[in-house]
Amino acid sequence: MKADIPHPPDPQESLGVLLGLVRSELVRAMEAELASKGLDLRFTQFLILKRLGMLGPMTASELARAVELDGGAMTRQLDHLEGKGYLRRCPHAQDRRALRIELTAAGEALWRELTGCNERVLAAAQRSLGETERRRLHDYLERVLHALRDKH
Amino acid sequence: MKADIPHPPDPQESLGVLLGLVRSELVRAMEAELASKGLDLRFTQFLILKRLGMLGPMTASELARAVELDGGAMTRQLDHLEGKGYLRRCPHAQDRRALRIELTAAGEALWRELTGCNERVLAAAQRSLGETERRRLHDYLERVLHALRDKH
DNA sequence: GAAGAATATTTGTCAAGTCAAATATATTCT
DNA sequence: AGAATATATTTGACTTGACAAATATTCTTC
Repeated sequence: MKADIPHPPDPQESLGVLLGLVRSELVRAMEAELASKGLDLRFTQFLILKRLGMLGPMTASELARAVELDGGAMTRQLDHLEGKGYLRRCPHAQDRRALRIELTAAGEALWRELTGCNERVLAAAQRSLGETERRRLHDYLERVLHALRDKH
Repeated sequence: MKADIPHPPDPQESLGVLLGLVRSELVRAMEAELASKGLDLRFTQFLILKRLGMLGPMTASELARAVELDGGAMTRQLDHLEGKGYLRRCPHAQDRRALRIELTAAGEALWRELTGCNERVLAAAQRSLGETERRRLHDYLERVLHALRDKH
């Protein structure tokens, strides 16, 4: 993510920089939380397992779109996670091009652990925001996202 | 950033994912804006030039901290930008270890162009937010950032 | 003022992501 | 049906950033 350096002052950062800072701190915090539980998982891998845990088996491309990851990168992450025994590539019943990615028992168990980590980190991150403020933050971010996607 | 794929539905994304999505769209939008002006600059390079333009000459490490970039990565970005003639590495008057990075005339000119791009993209991104909401968004993000940094 | 600790820069190595090409299969159109 | 087009997955080449080691210089402390 970045080198471990003292925090710079941040007097009125632009939105782009600020978003980057918040995200990288969040990723760092999440990876630290995972490491403290003895889990060797990167943030991307956590996201993949989370998706599968929450939404059930799906195609590799669906997964890739869901976590905003390139198809090639997804293939390699699946190799990795399959190698660790957390998921399985099964043939897809309707589409012989596609794969059905599903969690193994170990993957399900891991996912249950991950849920806790995730909640703790998010709670810590938002601890200075009230309920209304959290909803607003979410709302604003979604509106910015839509504004960027639906150009003009 | 990511492959060019149709936008997935995003029903109640978690904060981590949402931040990533917004940031990557913003970066993509900014790079597209730069490209449309015929400029071949990545987002990181834009950030570096912006810092130098706004704050004046500074050390390579100050610059690295300011844009949250690793020192090694900064060296290579400086190589690149110096090669393109946008900046110069000068000896530092007080500290012989350090460099004084300053924009060339071409760099200054480029910076003036960049300012416009930056403002257009940020305005587009926030166009659905009112003045109060923009301030709130900024405020919330900074509070989240501080919460993550000052653990407990 | 000299030893030790800290900082600035550069370089090598590695991990992860993007892009483009290759292959296999589905879908659409005529 | 057959052709053209689109999608799913994999792989290789390339880029970028993180981390660690090396070197030069400055700061601290005894």
